Amino acid sequence: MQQSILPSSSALLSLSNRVARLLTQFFAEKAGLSDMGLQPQHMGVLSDLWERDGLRQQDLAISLIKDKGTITRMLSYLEEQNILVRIADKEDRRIKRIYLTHKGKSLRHQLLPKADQATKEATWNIESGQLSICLEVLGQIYDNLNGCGRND
Amino acid sequence: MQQSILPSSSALLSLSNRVARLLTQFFAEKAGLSDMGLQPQHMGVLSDLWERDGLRQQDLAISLIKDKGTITRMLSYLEEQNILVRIADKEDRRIKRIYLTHKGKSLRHQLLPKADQATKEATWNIESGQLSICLEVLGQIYDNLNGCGRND
DNA sequence: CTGTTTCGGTTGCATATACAACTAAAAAGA
DNA sequence: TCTTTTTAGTTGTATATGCAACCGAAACAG
Repeated sequence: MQQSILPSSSALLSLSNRVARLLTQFFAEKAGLSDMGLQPQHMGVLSDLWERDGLRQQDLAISLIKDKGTITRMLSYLEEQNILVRIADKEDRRIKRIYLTHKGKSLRHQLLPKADQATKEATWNIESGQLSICLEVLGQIYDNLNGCGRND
Repeated sequence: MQQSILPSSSALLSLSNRVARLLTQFFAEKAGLSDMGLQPQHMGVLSDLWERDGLRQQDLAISLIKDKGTITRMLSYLEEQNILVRIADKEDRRIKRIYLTHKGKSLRHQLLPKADQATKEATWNIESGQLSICLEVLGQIYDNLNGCGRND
C-alpha cells in the first residue's frame, strides 16, 4: 500500500469527490449503461429500489441527496422507460410509491454483477481488510452527516 | 465503529457518491462559500492551484475529472472575480497557464482551515488510524482508475 | 516547404440539477 | 367544523455539465 502523502484532513473532501466521479464513470462504461438508455445517476435510484420496493419519492431524495424536483424528473424518465411505476398511496394520496416493473427488477441481475466487477477491478491491489475499513469509515461519515442538510 | 452491513464490493460506488455529496454540501455551508460568490465546484480548482500555480487548463480537467469546456467556463468566472488570471504560455501559444491573484492566494487562509474543520466534524468519532487507512485506500483507487477515462 | 495530424482551448447545444413558487392533500388548532 | 400549517410532489427558471464541432497553434510527414 502506497503511503499517504497528506493525511491533512481536508484531503477527504477532494479525494472522495474524485473517487466517486472516477468510479461512476468507470462503472458506467464497463456496464454499457448508456447503451441501455440509462445514465449514471439512475443507478442510485435502482440500487435503492432493489433494496426496498415501494419507497416514496421523498425517501429517494433524502437517500440520494438530491433535490425532490430532480427526483421527480428522473422518475418520470424511468417510468417512460417502463422500469418503474408510481402509484398513489391509498391511505395518503399525497404520497406516490415507487415500484419496479419486471424490467426494472431484471436489471438487477444485469447490473449488480457489473458493479461488483468494476469495483473489484478498481480495488484489485487493495487488501480486503483495508477496503472493509474504508467502507466502514465512509459509512460512519455518511451517518454523521446525514440529516445535516435537508432535502425537502 | 459500527459494523458494516454490506461488505458487498458494489457498496463503494454508492457510498463514495453519497459521502462526496454530503461532505461537499457540509463544507460549502460551514465555509459560507456562496456568500463569497463561490460554488462548491470551485474548491477543486482552488485546491489544485494552491498546491501548484501555473497549471494548464488541461491539467485541471484531468485532475478534477471534468470536461475541458466546463473548466473553460469555470475559469472564466473565477477570472471575472479576480481570483486568477490566464496567461498564454510564451513557448507554446496554445497553452494558457493559470495563476492565482493575490485574492486567490489569500482565499487559502480562509478556506483551508474551514475545510479542515468541516472534515474534523464529519469524522469526529472515527479513530485516526482508521481514517488514515480510508484515505490511503481512496488514494489507491484514484491511482488505479486515473487515466482510464480520458478528459481531452 | 506544404499538407496533415495532433493538441489546447472555446463555443453551441442538449441535458441535469438546485432553488423557489406552486398545487393538492393531510394534519393541527381554533 | 373551519382555518392554518405542514407535507409530497410538480413545474418554471437559471446555472452547471458533457459532448461534439470548431479554431488556432504546434508537431509531423512527405
